[in-house]
Amino acid sequence: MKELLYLKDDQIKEFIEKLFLSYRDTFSDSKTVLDKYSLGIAHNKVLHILSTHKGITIGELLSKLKITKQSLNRILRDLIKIEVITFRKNLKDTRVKHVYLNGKGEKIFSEIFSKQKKRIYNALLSSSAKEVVDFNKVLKKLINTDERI
Amino acid sequence: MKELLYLKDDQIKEFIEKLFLSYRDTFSDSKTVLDKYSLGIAHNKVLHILSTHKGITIGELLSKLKITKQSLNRILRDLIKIEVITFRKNLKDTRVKHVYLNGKGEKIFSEIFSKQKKRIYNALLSSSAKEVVDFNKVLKKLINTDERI
DNA sequence: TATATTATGTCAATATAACTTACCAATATA
DNA sequence: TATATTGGTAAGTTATATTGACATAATATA
Repeated sequence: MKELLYLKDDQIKEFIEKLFLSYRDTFSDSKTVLDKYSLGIAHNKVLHILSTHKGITIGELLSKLKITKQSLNRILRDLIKIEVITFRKNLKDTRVKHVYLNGKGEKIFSEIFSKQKKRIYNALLSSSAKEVVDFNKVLKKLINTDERI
Repeated sequence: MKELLYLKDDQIKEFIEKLFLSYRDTFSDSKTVLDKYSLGIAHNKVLHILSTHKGITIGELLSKLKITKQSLNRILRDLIKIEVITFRKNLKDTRVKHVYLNGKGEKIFSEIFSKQKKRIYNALLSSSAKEVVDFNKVLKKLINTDERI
């Protein structure tokens, strides 16, 4: 904690710069695959969430993405059109819709994901287990408490 | 290295998710200040680079941002209009323009930066020096070699 | 049961940040 | 002098998001 006092503005600026670059580079990795299916980064994010949160509801999707339902709807319409997602009604509350990737959706997402995975692997491959744990720890603290994974 | 074999897809997905969230949260911190001056994230990024790279040329700015010069020009026009940047011609090659923040620009950027700084501080405050070093190490590896800071 | 609230969908208009294509001027260099 | 480089600009387009208004169906509550 006391070590922090040594942190100069320029070092913090570098952290911010690196956060931006790592985000930009990681998401640009999947661009070629996304183009193949005429999808964008917005679709990528939804596919990502659907793959980790099977059966997520529309409302949960919205609060995760922090976009309006109109924006989400555009994305979902595109995903319906290329037939990669399916819906199931909640049995108890039939207003609620659960969203799933179908087989084709899983396939396309794994194609996208394998590109991004390479970057993470390469970064972690040359790191020690301790370094990875520490990286994860600090990264988690950078995220708003309510959205921590 | 061998420890890596334990890295499951779901853990890698979480890394990607956290990268996105930390980027989004950090840049949303400055939104209130940006709004005050009718600026966006694109302007934020340019101000950021100008503050760390005083006298950067247009070409260098372009390759750092990886956007087209038409896009950059829109941003620079806005920054000229609110009078926060100045230009100086390169004495040896007068085609080349160097860009600087003026006093007002420095002031506005420090206003923006102080918001983002808080998040970084809070994350690092509860971390050990070792953890910060490890975080930085791994983060750097996630960035394309040619743009590493 | 009547009313309010919730979950979702959709239309229209707008904003922002980027893009492509194309062309131009000034300057530097081979 | 011919070509390359640095920078500027215009028109039109795309991707992603916004706000506001309105609709529908289902559920919760007074």
